[in-house]
Amino acid sequence: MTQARTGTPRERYRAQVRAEIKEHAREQIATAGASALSLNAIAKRMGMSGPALYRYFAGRDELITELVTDAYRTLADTFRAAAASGADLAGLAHAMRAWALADPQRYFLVFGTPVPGYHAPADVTRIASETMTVILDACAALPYDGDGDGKGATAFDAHLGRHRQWADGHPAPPAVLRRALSFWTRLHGVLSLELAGHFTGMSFDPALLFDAELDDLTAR
Amino acid sequence: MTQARTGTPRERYRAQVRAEIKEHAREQIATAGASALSLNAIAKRMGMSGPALYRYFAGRDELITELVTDAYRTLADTFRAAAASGADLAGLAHAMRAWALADPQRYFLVFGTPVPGYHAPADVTRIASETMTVILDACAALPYDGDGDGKGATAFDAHLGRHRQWADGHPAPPAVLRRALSFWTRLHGVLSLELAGHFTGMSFDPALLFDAELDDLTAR
DNA sequence: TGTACATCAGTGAACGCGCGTTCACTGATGTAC
DNA sequence: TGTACATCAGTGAACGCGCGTTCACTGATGTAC
Repeated sequence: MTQARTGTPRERYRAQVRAEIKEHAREQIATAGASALSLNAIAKRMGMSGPALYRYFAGRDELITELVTDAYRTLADTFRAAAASGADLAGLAHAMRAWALADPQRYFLVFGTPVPGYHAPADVTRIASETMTVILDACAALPYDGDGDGKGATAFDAHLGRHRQWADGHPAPPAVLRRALSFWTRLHGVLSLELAGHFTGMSFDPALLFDAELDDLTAR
Repeated sequence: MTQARTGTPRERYRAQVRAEIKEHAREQIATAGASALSLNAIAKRMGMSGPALYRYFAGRDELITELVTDAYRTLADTFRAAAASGADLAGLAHAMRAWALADPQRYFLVFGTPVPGYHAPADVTRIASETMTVILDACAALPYDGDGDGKGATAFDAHLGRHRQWADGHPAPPAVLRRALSFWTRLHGVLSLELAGHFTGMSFDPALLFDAELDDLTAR
């Protein structure tokens, strides 16, 4: 989290103020949603005049784009850190759940309602691809019954065999790719509903549903 | 879709203008997202002055709330219609997918990023409950191997046995409740990622992933 | 070590904008006798 | 069928607001000699 203290004093000061701006932006988003983010409001909270922020960001759009990229990067870091400390697929899932619950609006910044016409920068695509690689590795490392689960290679497996460039050269067989996609979508299925509040008032514990969906995936 | 022609001419006129306002609102949301919805802009498009809309809606918030409620209701109607024409669980899933793809922003109006502090009206809760009942019925009607799938009753089943009031008196056993929740979350897992564009550039067909997640659920 | 200059953070005034919303009003439509 | 009245859709002016963004500027910080 802490930035390395490198560069000239001026550069360090700049980095610090930029970080502080983002901090306030995140706070504002958590309180009132991303559409309520306002440069002037941030400046006021920081005790600065509005135009001052233009020394640090080209405008509102650049700030939001950077917040999205940062959010996605923290998720990728979370995954990498978990994998590096020996987590299996279930470990990755729990790391992601913790990441999402820690700041729901951050989750939605990446995975929530898209703004029509907005296109994510190339950065995000690259980070998404890194994330998927970690997942694929974890899926490949799983005890794997070689399609001996009675259903064998599905039609979808065959399709994935033909459309696998998204796996970025990963050598896993189609059944592993399929498992990675199931993993990814099931996590989001539970998390997106839970974080959006669609389980409130339903009284069961979403954590157990999350685990059930996961067990069902890995225990096959 | 077409409103019954009842009431006085004035009432019918009112209903028609209200519908037209909503129509323009939906169009605006589809084009620029819900946060860009503006009463004045709608009025302008309709060739009216801004304040005229206050004859039909108490304000912007009421309009949005009604759009959300309407959206959810069309989903509930879709489910009910599918069930009434004999659709099984897979049929419901495909009906929902068609509903979502037909208008992604409508999907996100209900299931997308929540605005912090906003609470859905009681209507929405009631509609959600109706929807869940249709799903539960379909799950209960499914060929069901009576926990003979080798895993038996899971810990989550036991938990659901204790927390089942959300099922609104439905007599299904816990394993069926569990299946209903899996169904619901898996659909949203695929759909939310697909509609938000997280599969674009991945080249595989999301419809096949959707079906795979579904098969995996029903074929157990 | 001191001086001259360049860099750059931050200010305050100003721009134009579109927003939601209120208000007093006009004129058309419907209702009662 | 005609007249008197009530209802109600829609207008135009006006309110205050906060927004993003630009611009010319001041003053502090850093750099070169």
